[in-house]
Amino acid sequence: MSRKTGVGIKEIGAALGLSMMSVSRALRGVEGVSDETRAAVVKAAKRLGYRPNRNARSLATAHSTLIGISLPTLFSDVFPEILDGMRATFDHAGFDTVIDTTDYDPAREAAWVERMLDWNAAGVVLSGVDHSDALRRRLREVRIPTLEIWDVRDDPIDVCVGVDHQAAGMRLGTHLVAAGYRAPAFVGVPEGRDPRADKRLAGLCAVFRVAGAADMVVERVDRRAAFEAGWTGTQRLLDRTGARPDVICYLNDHLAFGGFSACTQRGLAVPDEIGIAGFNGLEINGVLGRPITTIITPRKKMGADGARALVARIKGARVEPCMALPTELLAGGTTRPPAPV
Amino acid sequence: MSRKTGVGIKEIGAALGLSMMSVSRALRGVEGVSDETRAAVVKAAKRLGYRPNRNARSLATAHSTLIGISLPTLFSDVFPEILDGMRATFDHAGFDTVIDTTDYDPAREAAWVERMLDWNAAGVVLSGVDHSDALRRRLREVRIPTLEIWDVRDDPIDVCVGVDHQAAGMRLGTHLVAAGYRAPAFVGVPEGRDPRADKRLAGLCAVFRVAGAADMVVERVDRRAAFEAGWTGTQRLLDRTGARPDVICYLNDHLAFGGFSACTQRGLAVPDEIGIAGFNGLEINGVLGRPITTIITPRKKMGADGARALVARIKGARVEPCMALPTELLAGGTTRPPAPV
DNA sequence: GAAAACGACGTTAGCGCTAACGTCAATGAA
DNA sequence: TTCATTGACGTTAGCGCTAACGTCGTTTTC
Repeated sequence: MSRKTGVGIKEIGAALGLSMMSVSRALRGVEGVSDETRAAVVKAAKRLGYRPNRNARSLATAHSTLIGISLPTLFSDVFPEILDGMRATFDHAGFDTVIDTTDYDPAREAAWVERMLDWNAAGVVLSGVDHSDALRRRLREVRIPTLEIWDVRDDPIDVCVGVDHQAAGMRLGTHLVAAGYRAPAFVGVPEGRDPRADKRLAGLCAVFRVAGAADMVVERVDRRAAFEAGWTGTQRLLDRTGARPDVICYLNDHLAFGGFSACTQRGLAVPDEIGIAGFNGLEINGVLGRPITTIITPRKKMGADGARALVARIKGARVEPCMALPTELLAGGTTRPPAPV
Repeated sequence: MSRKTGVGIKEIGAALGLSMMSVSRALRGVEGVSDETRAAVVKAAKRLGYRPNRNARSLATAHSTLIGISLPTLFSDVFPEILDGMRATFDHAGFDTVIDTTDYDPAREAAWVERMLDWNAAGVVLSGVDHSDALRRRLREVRIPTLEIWDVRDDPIDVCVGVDHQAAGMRLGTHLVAAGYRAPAFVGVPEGRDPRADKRLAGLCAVFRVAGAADMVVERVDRRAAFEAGWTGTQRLLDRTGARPDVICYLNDHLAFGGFSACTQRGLAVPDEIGIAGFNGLEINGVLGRPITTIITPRKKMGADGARALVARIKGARVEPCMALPTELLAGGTTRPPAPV
């Protein structure tokens, strides 16, 4: 049985009286063929409708042009924006991206990494920097270029580009303390699910603690839908007995908007009776009459810088292992202004 | 030079005194090996840390487990929700998904399809049903299982699963006409960018025309950010001279919320002075005190049904070529209730 | 009890491409 | 003139896996 499928470099060679190698060289743009031959090959390839077999190439060279990207979720625009930032660089360098969403499941991420290795992936992108020792060891062992994005640490697997979430949390906390808030609350997802959120919360707690504020009241909601999680968490929080918080911080701006909505629906005035703070500086904030106080993170730039770093690593270059990008505080209308000094 | 990289089926065979074929058969779960041998092979494979080389397998079999998915964008949650619906089915069937975002560029989509063919993809998923004749012909010619998702037509390339956007537009229009609106407007993106939106608009126009309403006033905003596009488009619309529309329909709920926000900020009462209608039934709608009137689309189910159909096609089964899913009207608080009959 | 069928393996020949190393004429240096 | 060098190819030997077809004992069939 002939398993042949179509026109390959052999057919091009036959049409031109050339060997496969000359055709291969011509098409790959490597040295070893004259300009005329190369032009003839390219022309014949187009005429015959030649399409390279990427599996064959990957098998022969032991590496592919696939880049695996593992993201927890595609909701909330954060990761799509990071992807958006990476796109141009990966496209330009000729890589294809294979995206997997892990839903914050480390086991799924590890399994997916193995699959990408099976494909001889050129590199992988992981979200965050909190991976199991086993996974970190494995990736280093096989020496595959690895980008950890969105969070930073001093000893990344290979390179990391992101923001310092604890510092961001502290920054927001400092602003809120300056505005006089002393009874903070936080609405997020179950602990451990989103390590970045946990770090931000830790940063907030630290600052409020130093300021002698009441203990942070934490409400965790296990729900995918962000707006609704914020709304539900806030309702639960405000239904609790005991002193009402004077400011609620949220996992991100979408939850914060849900919380804002819940407060308004309960007749609580924002920011006079209660403050609201989010995170990320998501797009919705641009159309709100009263923008949510938040920390703006540079997602697009992060993607772009990260992709550049990864491509550099794939090409064998050495790059700065840890790039922490600056964030920006947006003092919105959902919290009181800081007291004048 | 030895190009060997690690342990392959040959090594497993050597360790067990078996031929490569027996190992191959055992690992693939095909007939031709005894149960004991299979168990021994599986055990040895695990012990030796065997990882299959997917490129080699794809080369030998002339088809891979990659499924290419082309989406216009990952923002606005619509496509992430569709992906979410497809995930379980593709995972379960052992496929890896390669996502490309085309940013509504047909040329990019076509180029990406060729790349997927170069990878011997098992199938492809395209967004919408409006593709060039060349692309439609090409996909049919190579006989690759193809799913067109989110929109429907009678003669899909292979199979399609989606909603009838024109009918959805008519359904919304009918509701608005019944509520007494006669001066409609629409805020969306430039014509041709999003064919589905154009179809919905056509449906709306048709219904309003029959009702003898004023001509639809259309404002198009060329902006990625959805909330902001709605806000900006609404401001521009309301800045126009001439009669103010009595209802504004939007490309989706995010734009609608931006528009709602703009109206409120201008002191226009919704729905008393102006009506607002969106599309899709996005999550934000669940936390609004006044839900936006919208058409709810079954994105998750669409993804699930679509993935099942595609997997069936890959396995060679015949399936219903066109599956139109039902939509649901949400009569929200941003439009007047329909007049009693 | 001989022929046919079957189960459990092995052998051969690629899939389409590329790394490494030949070959051979033309060129330039000594 | 002679020999090393260069450019432009060609040949060989895989990459790791699988389809197709052998082989060879052990049943099953009538």
